[in-house]
Amino acid sequence: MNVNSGGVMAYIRLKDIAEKANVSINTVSRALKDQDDIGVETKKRIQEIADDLGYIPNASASQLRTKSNKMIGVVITHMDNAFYARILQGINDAVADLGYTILALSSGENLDKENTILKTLIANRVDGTIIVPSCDLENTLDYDHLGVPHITIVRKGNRNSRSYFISDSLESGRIAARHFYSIGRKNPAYIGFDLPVSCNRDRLQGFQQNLEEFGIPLLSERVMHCPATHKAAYEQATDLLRRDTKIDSIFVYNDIMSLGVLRAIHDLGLSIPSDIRILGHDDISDAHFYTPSLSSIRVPKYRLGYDSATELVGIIRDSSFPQRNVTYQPELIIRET
Amino acid sequence: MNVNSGGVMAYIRLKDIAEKANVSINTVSRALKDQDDIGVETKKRIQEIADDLGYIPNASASQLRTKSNKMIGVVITHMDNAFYARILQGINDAVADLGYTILALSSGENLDKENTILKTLIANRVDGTIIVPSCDLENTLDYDHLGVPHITIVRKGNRNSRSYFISDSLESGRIAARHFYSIGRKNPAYIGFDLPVSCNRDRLQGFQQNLEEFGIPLLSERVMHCPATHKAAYEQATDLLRRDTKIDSIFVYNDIMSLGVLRAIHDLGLSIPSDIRILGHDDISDAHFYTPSLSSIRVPKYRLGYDSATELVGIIRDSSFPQRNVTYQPELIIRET
DNA sequence: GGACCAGGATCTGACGTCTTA
DNA sequence: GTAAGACGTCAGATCCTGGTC
Repeated sequence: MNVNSGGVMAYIRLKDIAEKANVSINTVSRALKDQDDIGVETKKRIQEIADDLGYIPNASASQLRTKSNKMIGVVITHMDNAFYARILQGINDAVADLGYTILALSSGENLDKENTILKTLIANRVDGTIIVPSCDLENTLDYDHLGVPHITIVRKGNRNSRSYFISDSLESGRIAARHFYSIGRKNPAYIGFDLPVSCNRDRLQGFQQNLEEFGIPLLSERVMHCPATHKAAYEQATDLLRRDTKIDSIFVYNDIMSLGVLRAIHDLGLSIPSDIRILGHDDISDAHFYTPSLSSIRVPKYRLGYDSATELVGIIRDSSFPQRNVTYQPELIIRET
Repeated sequence: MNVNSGGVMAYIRLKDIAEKANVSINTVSRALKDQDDIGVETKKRIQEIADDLGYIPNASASQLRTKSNKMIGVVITHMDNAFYARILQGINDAVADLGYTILALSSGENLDKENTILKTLIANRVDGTIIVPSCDLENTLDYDHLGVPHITIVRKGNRNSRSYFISDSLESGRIAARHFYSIGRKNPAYIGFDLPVSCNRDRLQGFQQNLEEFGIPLLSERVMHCPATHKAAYEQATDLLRRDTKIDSIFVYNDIMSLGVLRAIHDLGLSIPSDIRILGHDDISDAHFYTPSLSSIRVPKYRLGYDSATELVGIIRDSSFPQRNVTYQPELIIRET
């Protein structure tokens, strides 16, 4: 930091260091990058001066020149959602080690907003993007023409994007069906997410198909959809269980909604697991501590984030890097519900 | 997007638009900003061409020239924490309306990492920062010399930063004491956060002092500290309650830890509220749905984020903007625990 | 008919860094 | 080790053109 003629704070520039060290700007630039075509002495002296002055390079200037700002754009649907928060953590940890910073924004599952966000990311000339396509079944955004490498996660994106890292939702549905069958439940229900996303469609489809193979029908009046909140799920479950007292098991779209469902069951005076069994999805860290502790289908959230980010950096660094699609297998975690 | 001579994708520049429109670069620049010293016809024509070409301005170039990139840096301790996630939402909503984007990073309550993050934010020449000082009681980072306006939130920062937006933690402690007193509990305990942060110190202090005024001692062996996780709190509570069966009420640092405490009590076969009562803090959205539903002390998270961000933008836009300190009053929410 | 004016567009240079010679 | 120039954008000054008084 500096105080210039106007009395206003100004950032230290290479030029300031150069003047103090009596060398050219260029020499300073190279010295601070620890390049080796420069005298050891000079280099050391310059680095000390830079430290003294508290020099912090201007990323904008650097990006303008080098076309890279070491930033990865991330678009997720919701920040305040344990599932995505955990994925984000994985992404962050992966890229931090590789010298990148993430610019993460949330779309709120809104296509217009997602589009705006993508423009913001491009305006900032991020080196690559990781995207959770909002409402993927109706999403027509064209990620391939963003001009930067991208990977979609959690959902493929409607155009079958070049590279995606997802969890197998069909399999999640099948796992749920197998689970309910194996514990002898014959009257299952499904409480899903009310937006056009493939994970909801696939989970329901896998659930339904596999149940049928076991000779268990999934009645259409036992399939409901609502927003992914505690409250909405609470209301939906209350309604469902009041209407239909035969239901003995519910597969719920995610753990956040499951918490609402658990509470609804409690308030209705039903008991878990004797009257009814609940299976959530995602296995967020809270699930283990709910009362009763929630059975769930685990998705490797952190790893999905970490791996996809590592892959993206690979693509950024070497455009001939082979594009991969990775599908993780979910895992059944049985607890008290 | 463009394909240049090398066959590589390149972003559209003002120059490309200028050539197509047969005007100077500058005219394009002004036209796209909808400035009024330009012919209406020309302006419209230029805007259409820009649209056609899918022009997205280069924020780095713009920042280099104007010294502003419309970004606000945000440093919080943890992304995957409902309390901070909600604050972040407030910040995001506030600045989005004002044309700013947030660059949010998490320190993990680690001073070195916080320092690194601040450097990253400065390197990106953000227009201002909102900071949750990690380990504020031992934090010696000097925010006043960052070179950009800043506001600290949740915690003041050890240097009594110029402007802060916090919740009154002393009052939280007092509220807890009053609450336990009013329901006739005489053997309270406190499970706190094991890092040197003022909110923990103040809550404990307010709690203890007020209890004493009511003639209720807070025994030192009933005050424990641990990491802010479900698991650590579960273990701590289990340990505490096994050791000391007289405890009839626990004030817990936050709701995340409270969930672990609730579960510990359940596993020990104790009942809530007859045997023991629990009071959490923050009132995260889950609390209402826990079983039993968690009594908590509400902090206006969203508003704290929204207001502080609005304030910061005010300061950025007008450096003579009066600097304020805002302290929100927490509110007792009594539920089943 | 010359001086003046305003609107509309252009020219020049600079921001801080880094590559090329 | 240096010097020169470029990256894309934008502020400020400059230069037109045609119209008025």
